[in-house]
Amino acid sequence: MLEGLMNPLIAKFQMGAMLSADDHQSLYAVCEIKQTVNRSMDVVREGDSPAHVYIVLDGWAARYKVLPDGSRQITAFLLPGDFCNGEITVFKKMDHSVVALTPLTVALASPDTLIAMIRDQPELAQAFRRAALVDEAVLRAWVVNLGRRDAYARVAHQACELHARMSHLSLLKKDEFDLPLTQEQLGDALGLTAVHVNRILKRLRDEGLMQLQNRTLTLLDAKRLGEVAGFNPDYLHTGTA
Amino acid sequence: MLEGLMNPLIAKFQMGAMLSADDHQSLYAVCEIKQTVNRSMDVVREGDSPAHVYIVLDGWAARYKVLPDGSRQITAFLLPGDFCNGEITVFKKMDHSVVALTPLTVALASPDTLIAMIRDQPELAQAFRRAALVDEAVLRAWVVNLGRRDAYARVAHQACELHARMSHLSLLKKDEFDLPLTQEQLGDALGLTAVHVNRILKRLRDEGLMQLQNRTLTLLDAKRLGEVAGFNPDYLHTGTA
DNA sequence: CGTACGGTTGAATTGGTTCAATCGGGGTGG
DNA sequence: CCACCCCGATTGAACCAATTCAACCGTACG
Repeated sequence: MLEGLMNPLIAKFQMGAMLSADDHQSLYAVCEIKQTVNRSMDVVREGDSPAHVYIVLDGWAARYKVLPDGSRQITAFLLPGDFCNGEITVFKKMDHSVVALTPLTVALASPDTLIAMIRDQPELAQAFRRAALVDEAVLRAWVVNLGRRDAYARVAHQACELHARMSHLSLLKKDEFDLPLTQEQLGDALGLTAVHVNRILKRLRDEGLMQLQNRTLTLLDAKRLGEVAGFNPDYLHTGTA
Repeated sequence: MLEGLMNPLIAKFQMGAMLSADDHQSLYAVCEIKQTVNRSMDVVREGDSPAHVYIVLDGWAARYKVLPDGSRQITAFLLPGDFCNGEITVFKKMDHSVVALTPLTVALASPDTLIAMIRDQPELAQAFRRAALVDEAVLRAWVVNLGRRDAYARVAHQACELHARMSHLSLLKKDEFDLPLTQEQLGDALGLTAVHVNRILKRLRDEGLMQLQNRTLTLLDAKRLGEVAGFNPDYLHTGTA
């Protein structure tokens, strides 16, 4: 059953890379243990020095930081194939936390093994590098979203981004996908209050652009939604360029 | 004269890494040409496929994106030692632009040479990886700054971050450093208008926390400034951890 | 000497927050 | 089986932080 769950990982890392059979073998082999994490439990916490690298196989997780006043900012949504804490192969301590937003299945990998893989398998190293650069590009897009878009365009942009990512993972059915986030969590990612997220969702629904119901997000008019969001998917490097 | 300017590059990449004489040699050798860029000229532009990797040797640059409505968001300040466009070793096209904020000196490196270096010199690859992970951590800090701090704490936090980075590059004199940014540019980085940045700077000055005059930023009370900013420098990984 | 750019300040406006009340569904214990 | 409760969604009203628009200043520069 682990094999089935590993598909997102393989899919992610062969993206745009010519991985050999050896590389594939390594990706399987590096995931020594499978583990489940309950919803709303932390996978790793800021200040921790985790002994393993956790890789999402199934479910949603989020990176976040809490401020002295207790407010919280989510800095990334983690989907199947994403590393929760790849940086501990370089740094000892986590500078942020990762929480399970749904019941989560993760693979555990040894940092030392990963380091050796990166050192000895150039194609794989390049694939990891590619993934890290996409993560960075997504962060830049979030900075732009938070810094320069109003709440309306901001929510729309997040919807477009998640739609594109889910599509890339083949987790879409038509223009719908499972979005297991409360309005509060959405607000924590978008720098808005849950109340305001609610009002914006209502507006987007009333205008026939998108709809979030029963944890399902439907893009009713993907074209117009992308326009109001100013969405340009190039930064996800989902194509060939 | 190139040798003198290369110091920031060497300094940056031996940070926390055990680089051999060979690695040092490579860092020098990879920078084939030195070039200058006038203030407010773009080093690379969104959509470009630059033939070289540009590395800042002297001066300030910024990554930025422009939105359809013409507004601009800066996503990073680049200081000596920083790569302007390292990602083109993996992706063909830039997903954002880089502009010179001061007269700028850059080194040009060949992407192919860099790729070979990363492949063949594990210690150097690790050093690059470290630098990329710090960049990512800084981006997360910016997301938190934009998403969850009011203008006052936000300006203070940016000041603390730049102070720490300049300190790490040994570009401080006492608690002062050269900050060659207009209030407009600061606003573009902080998701604020130039007018509001001005008001906040006045408040911080009146309260004796910091002072920006003649392109010089002075931390008048670094301790209190860090407190109002909620600044925790761990994410810069400037220490040993 | 004039012009352009960056900084400074005031007044009106507005997008988003805060506070508060209500509603609905799913799970639990009696 | 039903009553209760809790969590998340929804809506209204008052409030506030930041923007917008506008005027004015100083100074570097052609």
